[in-house]
Amino acid sequence: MLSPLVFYKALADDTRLKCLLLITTQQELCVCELMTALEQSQPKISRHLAQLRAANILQDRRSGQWVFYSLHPQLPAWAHQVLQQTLLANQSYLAPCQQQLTLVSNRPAEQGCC
Amino acid sequence: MLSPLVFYKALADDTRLKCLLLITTQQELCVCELMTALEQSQPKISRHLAQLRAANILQDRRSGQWVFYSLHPQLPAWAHQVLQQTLLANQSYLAPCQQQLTLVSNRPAEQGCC
DNA sequence: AATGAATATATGATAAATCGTATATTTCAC
DNA sequence: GTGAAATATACGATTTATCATATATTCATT
Repeated sequence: MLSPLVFYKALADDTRLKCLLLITTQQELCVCELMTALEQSQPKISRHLAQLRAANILQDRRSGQWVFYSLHPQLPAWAHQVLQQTLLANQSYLAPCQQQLTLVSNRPAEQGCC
Repeated sequence: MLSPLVFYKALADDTRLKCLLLITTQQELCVCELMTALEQSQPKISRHLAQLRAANILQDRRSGQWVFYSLHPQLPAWAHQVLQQTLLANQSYLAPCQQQLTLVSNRPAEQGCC
């Protein structure tokens, strides 16, 4: 069960909020894609993603050398809606990151859940 | 302009989150009502409300010896929806506070905005 | 104007979060 | 198996947030 306090603490950091919003738009992103999008160091991105995973907000899947992060399948609907609304209403907050975003080549196909 | 980061930092504290959600349900509440609802000290409540006011998330109006806090009239629609959704989907988080909540007698009527 | 109730703020102490750097782990290519 | 790329984690150091306590302010009552 995701408490609202834990959820909002997760959103209360620039790096984590941008990672989450980018992942919300892109379905899934790997660490190096988020590094270039946010222009932040690898340990910094990785540490924040680990926090989001520990809170069951993100899940990860390894694919070769890459680890792709996506919204956790059991993320409550209200939390998902909060992310969507934040995204739609704050385009300019995310725009610089989206411009910097470049997907890795050889991206492996996402596995369906069933 | 309320940035999403500032907004979520404001929600990332138990006292502030509960105050905000209670105010969302009750239209407006004064400091002493929030003190009894949350069972927290006066300076603690007051300090957190001051933060929320400084971020333009709450507005205050003095009425005699009381100061009533309500959602800021220019709070963006997306932020308002986030609060509403959080409220509806997390009843059990707020329930204990709502049970403790007792409104001050002699509550003066809220002034309409026009 | 003096008192008491409600609220706000200042101050120093404590706790929590974040960060950079260094290092470990995993996987792929050769 | 060696080396390089991608990712994770450990460790101190630094910054940021929170808190309790004390004090100031504001207003109503007398």
